[in-house]
Parts: sequence; C-alpha cells; structure tokens
Amino acid sequence: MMAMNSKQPFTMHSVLQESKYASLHSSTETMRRVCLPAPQLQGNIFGGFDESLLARAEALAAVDIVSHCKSHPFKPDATYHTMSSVPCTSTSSTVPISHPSALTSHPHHHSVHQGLDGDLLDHLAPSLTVSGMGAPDHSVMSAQIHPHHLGAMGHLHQAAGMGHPHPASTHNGMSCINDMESDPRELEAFAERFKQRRIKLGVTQADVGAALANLKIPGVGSLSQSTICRFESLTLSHNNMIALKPVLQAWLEEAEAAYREKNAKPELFNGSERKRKRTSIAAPEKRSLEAYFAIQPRPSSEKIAAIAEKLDLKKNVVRVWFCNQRQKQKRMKYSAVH
DNA sequence: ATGCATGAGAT
DNA sequence: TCTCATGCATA
Repeated sequence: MMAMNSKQPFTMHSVLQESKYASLHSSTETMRRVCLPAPQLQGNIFGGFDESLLARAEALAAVDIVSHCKSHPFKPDATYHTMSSVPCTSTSSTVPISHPSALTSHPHHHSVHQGLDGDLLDHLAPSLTVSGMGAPDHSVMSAQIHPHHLGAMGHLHQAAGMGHPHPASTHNGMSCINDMESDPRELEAFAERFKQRRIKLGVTQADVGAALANLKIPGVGSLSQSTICRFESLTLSHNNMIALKPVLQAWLEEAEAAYREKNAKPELFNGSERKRKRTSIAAPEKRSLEAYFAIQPRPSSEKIAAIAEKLDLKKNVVRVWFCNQRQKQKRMKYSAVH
C-alpha cells in the first residue's frame, strides 16, 4: 500500500523568528552577545580553565540538587542510563562526533583567567532563579490580562525593516506599534476547548495530526502526536501556538461537522521501519549539565567538548542537550511572565 | 507526556 | 553554529 512514513512538514517554517520573545530574555541574549568579549578569550585558555569551571559546575550541581529538592522535585525522567557504548545503529550517522578524546587536547599555557570565571559565577546567582520550572506544569498559568506585542505568526509579514526591539516604553500618549496581539489567555482557552472537543469526538492526538493533511490547507501537512499533545498542553512556543491554532481550529470544525453527519473517517498511519534509539542521559550527568547550563547556557564548542568528555557523553549529545535546554528555558520564561 | 534528535533557515 | 518547529522513541 502506502508507506509514507515521512510526513510533509509545515512549509511555514521559521519565517519570522526573532523579535518575539520581547524584551524578556532577548535582552539577556543581547547582553550576552555584547558583553562577552570574544570567544577567543575562552578558547585560549587551555584546559586548566575548563577544569576549574567544570569542577565548579559540578560542585554547584551538588548544591543545586539540594536547593532544587525543596523548591521542586526533579522529575525522574530518563533515569536509566544506557549509552556509554552507544550502539547507535540508527540512521543518525550524520553526526559522527563520538570521540571526545582528540577534542579537549589543547595543552595551552598558563594562568587561569579568573575574570571570566568569576564573571560567570557572578551571573550565576541572579539567573538561577529559574528553579522551580523543571517540570512543565502549566496548570497554573495566570489569567491576567495585559496585552503584549508579540510577533505575529509566520506567513504573514513581520517586522519588515527593523529586526528589532521596539523601545515601546518611551511612549507617553501614543505607542501603538503595529503589532498583532494574540493574547496567551485566548490560546490557553482554545487549547483546552480543543482538547475537550477532540476527546468528545473520540479522536486521538495522533489521529488529529494525521488528519490535518486531509484538510488540504496549503502548506499544511500532517503533524505528530507530540505536536498535538504539546499544543494542547501549551508546551510549544507562543509563535508556534499562534501558527497552529487556525489549522487545528479548521480541523476541529470539519471534524465536528463530519461527526454530525456520521461521516467520520479517521485515517491512521502505518509503516515505520527505522528505529532510532533514544539516548538517555543519566540523572547525575543531567544534574551536572544543569549546573553548567546555569553558569553558561551557551558554551563554546570547546567547552561542550570538555563537558562531554567529563560526563562521558558524546559531544553532539551535549550540544543538543544545551540547545533543547535553551528552548525550554525560553518557553518557560515566556509562560512565567504571562 | 516528554527527552533527545533532526533539519531548515538565520547569523 | 544557533534557533525553531517538529518528530521519533519511550517513560
């Protein structure tokens, strides 16, 4: 029959990234870029530096665990640790970074640049307040009502011209920035309604995802159960939510219409041959990573390599972990303010 | 429901 | 090399 295991992804990819997460964290990023002198500084610093930094991070990890424990319980997620030898027989051979050995071998010279070191630790304290968001628990998203300037969604337009931050606070009587206001509360409401209706229709998240392709909406293909799930639980970026809403709304309407006239026709998929093995990072290593992340969310390639070696993980695994972590933090910060 | 991963587009 | 949207695999 058909074995189209590969769905066609949304063609509406990132058309307007940037500028959305307003002044919240973006300022942080900007700061980072502007403040950090030059990566060369860290690069030249031989292994000693990494050693101490990593050591501190690890020490912090221990402390972190304690403080975290009282503020919020760690999720016992991937607690089993396989890996280490990583069979990785999957098709992910695209990134053969598996030998951290040759990496950190930069026997540079002397003196530890404590300036940087101290600097990092300095930022550590204030930025560590992120604790308590380890687990996605959005059941308590407040319902305050204060409009925001959110970069609208994708295919439309975007800040054509400047790619940036609006000093929207310099106003005094007028400051109507031509921005779409897609308030979080409505999204939240929609997501919830969507879920209820969906369940009432007796359709699974996977079904919805697959059915989207049948809507024949230009640029809209199918989606995975994961994405539908994340939409319902609001665990997608705001922009992503905004983008998906109309599509899911369209599906919901059609589905309900069809339901009324007994024309439900759920199509499921089948056919998956590949078995990608998911690597799992053990709790201890994860804690260390979290500690490193607290100190430096965007480690250089060298540091990633060093961390990878220390934790006995593949460099790529560490890199991806940091990427994913940043994504999560971003989301959390957003929902935390809304 | 969520952790780790991929790939496209932006930098 | 990063961000973002998304997905596979799995708890």
